[in-house]
Amino acid sequence: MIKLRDLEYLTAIDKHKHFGKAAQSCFVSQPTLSGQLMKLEEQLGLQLVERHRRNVMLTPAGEQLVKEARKVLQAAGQFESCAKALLDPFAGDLHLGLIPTLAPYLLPHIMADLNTALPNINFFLHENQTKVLLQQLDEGKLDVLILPYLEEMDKFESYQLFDEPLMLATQKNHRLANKKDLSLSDLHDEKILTLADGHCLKDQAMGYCFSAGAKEDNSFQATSLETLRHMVASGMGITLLPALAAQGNLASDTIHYGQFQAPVPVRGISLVIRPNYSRMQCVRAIVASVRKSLNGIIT
Amino acid sequence: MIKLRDLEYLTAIDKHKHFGKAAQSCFVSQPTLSGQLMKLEEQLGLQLVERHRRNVMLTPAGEQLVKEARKVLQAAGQFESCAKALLDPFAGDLHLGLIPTLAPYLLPHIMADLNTALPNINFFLHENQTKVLLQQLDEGKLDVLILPYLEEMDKFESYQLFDEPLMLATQKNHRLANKKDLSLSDLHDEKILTLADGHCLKDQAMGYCFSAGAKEDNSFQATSLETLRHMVASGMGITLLPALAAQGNLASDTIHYGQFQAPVPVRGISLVIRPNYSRMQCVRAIVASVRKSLNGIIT
DNA sequence: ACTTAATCATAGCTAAGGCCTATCCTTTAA
DNA sequence: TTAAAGGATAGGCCTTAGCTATGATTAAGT
Repeated sequence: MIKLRDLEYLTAIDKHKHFGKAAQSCFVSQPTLSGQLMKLEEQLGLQLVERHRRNVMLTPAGEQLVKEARKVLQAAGQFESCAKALLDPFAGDLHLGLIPTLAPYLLPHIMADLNTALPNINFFLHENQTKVLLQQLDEGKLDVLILPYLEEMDKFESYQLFDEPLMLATQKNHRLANKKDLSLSDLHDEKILTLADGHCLKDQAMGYCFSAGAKEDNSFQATSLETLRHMVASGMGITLLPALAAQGNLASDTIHYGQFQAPVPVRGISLVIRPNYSRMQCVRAIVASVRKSLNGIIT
Repeated sequence: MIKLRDLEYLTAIDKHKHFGKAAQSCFVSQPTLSGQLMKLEEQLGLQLVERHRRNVMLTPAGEQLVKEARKVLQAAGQFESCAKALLDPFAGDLHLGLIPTLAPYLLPHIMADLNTALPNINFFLHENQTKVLLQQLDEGKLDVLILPYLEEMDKFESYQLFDEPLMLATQKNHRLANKKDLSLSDLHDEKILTLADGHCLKDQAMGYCFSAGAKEDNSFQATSLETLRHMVASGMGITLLPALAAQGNLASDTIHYGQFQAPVPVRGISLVIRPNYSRMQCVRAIVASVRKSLNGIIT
């Protein structure tokens, strides 16, 4: 295998037409350059340089190969400058995965700050269900996930971002709408509207509800929180909504969002990455930025 | 300085996504590849690979640098294949310098054989006076000269090709035209037409003539042998012509070419190269070819 | 839950070779 | 004839790419 250093020596000889000066320009001794060049010639099986006392000149083969050598060295230079450009850990593309019950309500709160904190990062947003996101994270298609933490994610590395309370969404005139000291036990025997299978919110929320004695309304399942919200608004039932999803609609005149007393049902939102993920500095900056953005929004 | 081997390791990892297999494809042990890749990462200051048991993947930086690495390796490959193509010592361009009093008369005899013997050599022919040719040979603009050997060429390397006799060119009715046992001494007191200054033939031929007591016709000097020949044909004088120049016109009905008795005046035509010239095999082939071509033409 | 297999990292060693200094040899200039 | 210039040669140092053997961690199978 040819060595880049040898190509530098060759081009230096071409430039200076003098072994001593060429060696100097490469910061090596004259015998070193002389010897390496001879080795190169031997290796290639052709003479590259004609040696005379007064006059060092390249053979035709040498001339031709110098041109090739310069191309190689230029490519190598590009490699190195490319590496240098990549050195900034706070630059480049970053693919962020979120679940559908979180993305539209969280992103408005965090993206502005993220773009300020990491101006050279291009964020690509991916919305998918947990299972798909984890798969894609594992495959490297995604870099960072933000989603409710689950046990099955312990093979990844995760950073707790915030606990999102679940709120009770009812029509304003529902009996639970104005109840003081609302607690999960109040859901006993209530029928709860839920999202379609696959949404982790369903599993989590219904987990709380079931343990409180509530029942799932099996008549149909919504495919998005907005559908769910409209179903509540039109009096088809009640449901649990994550606080961020509720927040933007607090002023709704048909839906009431009830806050539970302690123990407040929450979903713990975490940032999840692969262990050994290469851009930890970036990750730490994201964690800090998101926590700061939500400070005051989520108590 | 980056090393090409490391770039190979990097691309191998990209290809196989597996250290062991990548190492195998590079014909090294797994620890070797592993270690070198880590060194490369350290050197660049950035992580190129995410290591997992199941799943080795490149970081975004790694992806980008693999592309650059491939470019470098491709250029290096071109360098090597270019070198391989140049390996054939009997291929490439060759710049051949000849003097004007030799080129038009010699080339028809040798070029066909040269092209047969060295079919992959492209001959470029340069016609100039000795001094210019030597200068250009020294500068590397020319590779090989064919010309009358002179003392001043001893700093170069030369190969005697043949001795070209000088013949006496006269009108057919000149008193020397039919003289038997023609010798140089017969030129005593004759006026000899000569070429312009700078042509080595003038110096050589006149050297013979002067020592024989002949005189130079200073009234004018020809710039080519053909001019000289026409001057002889029209009765303006006599001259010495090299045998090859005479040969093609032996049948001329106005000019008689007289052959001298021993000691025959000759000019010794040699092939001249720079010492250490890189394509000696080619040179030897040329020498052999030319000698063979002239065998029988020049006794 | 324990074991086995897979896979990458680590440790320690060897050998090659890149680089150095010192010197030699040849050519050119004074 | 000597001195200077310029490339080649000689011998030694020291880095490092490569090896084998082993460790550590994870995944999967019993």
